[in-house]
Amino acid sequence: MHQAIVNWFGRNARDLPWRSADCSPWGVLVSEVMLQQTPVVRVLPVWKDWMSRWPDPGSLAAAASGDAVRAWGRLGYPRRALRLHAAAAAITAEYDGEVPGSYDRLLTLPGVGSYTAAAVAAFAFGHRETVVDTNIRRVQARLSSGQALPAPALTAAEMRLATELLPEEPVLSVKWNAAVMELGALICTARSPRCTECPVRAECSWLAAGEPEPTYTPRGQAWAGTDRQVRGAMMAALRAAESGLQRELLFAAAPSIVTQVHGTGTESEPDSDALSPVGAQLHRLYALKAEEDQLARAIEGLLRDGLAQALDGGRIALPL
DNA sequence: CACGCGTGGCG
DNA sequence: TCGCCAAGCGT
Repeated sequence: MHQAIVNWFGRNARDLPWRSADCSPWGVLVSEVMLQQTPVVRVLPVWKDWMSRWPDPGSLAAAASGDAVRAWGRLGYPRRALRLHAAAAAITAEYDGEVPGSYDRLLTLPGVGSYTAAAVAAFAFGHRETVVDTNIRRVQARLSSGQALPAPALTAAEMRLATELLPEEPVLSVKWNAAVMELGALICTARSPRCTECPVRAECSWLAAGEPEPTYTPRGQAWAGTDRQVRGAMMAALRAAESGLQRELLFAAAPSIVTQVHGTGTESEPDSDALSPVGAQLHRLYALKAEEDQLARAIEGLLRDGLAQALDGGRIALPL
């Protein structure tokens, strides 16, 4: 089974720049953070631009966090850009600008959890690590456990199984981790798996069991009418401002979003009390349009200081 | 530990 | 069309 999957990987692996032999540990770290919950095709152009602009942790640490957020573009979950910026600062201050190679030290960095720490230690430093991402979990669930999908949350049993399956030899273990991830991404996909092309279809417990249905239904993420929608609109306006914020852009985005959050289109002004916390804050900001000096300072403050809270706290903390 | 966090493409 | 899904993390 190991031989079949590793051989398949040798023939079918995508040619991704962060897999190149001359890619730095920093490049691997940046790719892993960008790939958290974001598809490869969307990461590729942003990663190239990011690495060209900030080729090492020190250069990113010297930049403004707002620039990191803008360069993040539309990858989503922009708090990751803030955490990567903070990680660059920590690497510069505590590790002399060199990305640490040990799992334990990587784990201390902002935005680096158990998966990313293991992935960077393995893929950038060649260490033998138990790497478990959503692809590996799904392959294990089908191949070994006969389940259509893994459990909603990562379990200790899954970690044990992954460690049991991991080859002893470090170089082979790195290939194995990458190969199983790639198999999950290209063949053993969540919705329409391409089992006829699978190199281990003969050993698959899920196929042998007759492709049973998932035993639970995943819960979707709310979007319309939520604070997330308001934050998304504000982030789009903030990104659009190249230097400082052109407040017209924020105002242009505000009324339609406030109306959406409040309800269907009416001529009257929305009642701010009926809005979500972020929606109410945005409405309050919109109402201050006349006082331009105060408004300009507020927006600059939002960009400079309040952005982290806006992204992390679930509410816009305007310094008004 | 269950939950909230952006965004866009696809079945 | 619309809900599901994508190399998770922090609280």
